[in-house]
Amino acid sequence: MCGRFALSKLPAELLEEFEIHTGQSASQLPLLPADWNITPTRTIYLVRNDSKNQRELATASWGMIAGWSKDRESALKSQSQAINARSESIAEKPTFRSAFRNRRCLIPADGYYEWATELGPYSPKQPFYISSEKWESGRTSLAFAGIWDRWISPEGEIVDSAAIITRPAVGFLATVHSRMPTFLPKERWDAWLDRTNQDCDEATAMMKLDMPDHGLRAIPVASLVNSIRNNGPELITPIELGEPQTLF
DNA sequence: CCAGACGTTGTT
DNA sequence: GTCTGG
DNA sequence: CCAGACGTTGTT
DNA sequence: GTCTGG
Repeated sequence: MCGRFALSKLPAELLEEFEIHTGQSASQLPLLPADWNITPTRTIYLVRNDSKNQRELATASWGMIAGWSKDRESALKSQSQAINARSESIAEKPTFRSAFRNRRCLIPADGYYEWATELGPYSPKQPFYISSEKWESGRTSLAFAGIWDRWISPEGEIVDSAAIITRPAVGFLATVHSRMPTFLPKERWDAWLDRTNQDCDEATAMMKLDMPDHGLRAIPVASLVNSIRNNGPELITPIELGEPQTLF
């Protein structure tokens, strides 16, 4: 799945990489600090289409706040339980289905973290950092498939929130963890973001890739990332992994 | 009809 | 808001 | 996702 | 053990 990730890019870089050529000015966008330990409920960048169906860069809080939340407390409570949406059931779940039809987005990331569980050959809680194998050559971001929603607080505050779509892990990623984020390659972005396309079946088809783990690599990293108090580029420094640890 | 849930992951 | 369970 | 809390009363 | 906060 995906419960922690990294993003160090500036708005101007994201506008270029995500091909947002609709006149949005980077200087007018919120500047989020580089963050190698982004946690649920924090503010993240989204790529989505605006009401005129023009691609834009926006920000939102990570974790879906259901539109019917009555107060801030219940909104926050539900949000931290909806940081991911299963691709297998997203079209039916009450919390997600309308966003899946009408408010799809991309969530940019340098990379994300996965903690190896007992399913894999590693000790529990061994973190891995997964990113594009082209990061060093071109600072290539990952594009998570996501959905977003808008909640109006009782005080009238507009709060946008978003969830990352997950799927069963495949290939080498399955050796680390049983779930993985759903990625979308560049050639699918247009159709995915198109707000005139409100067909669940088509959206579901867009998430199906021949090689969902294509172009990715996973590296073991120190457990520094485990604590949300730690941050910085050192969190993604590769470490040597000894023999897989077993319980005696 | 009203009340209560509405989510994921991992672990058991 | 909308569906499910009682 | 992991880490850290997990409680009340009264007083400031 | 389970929930909350970040």
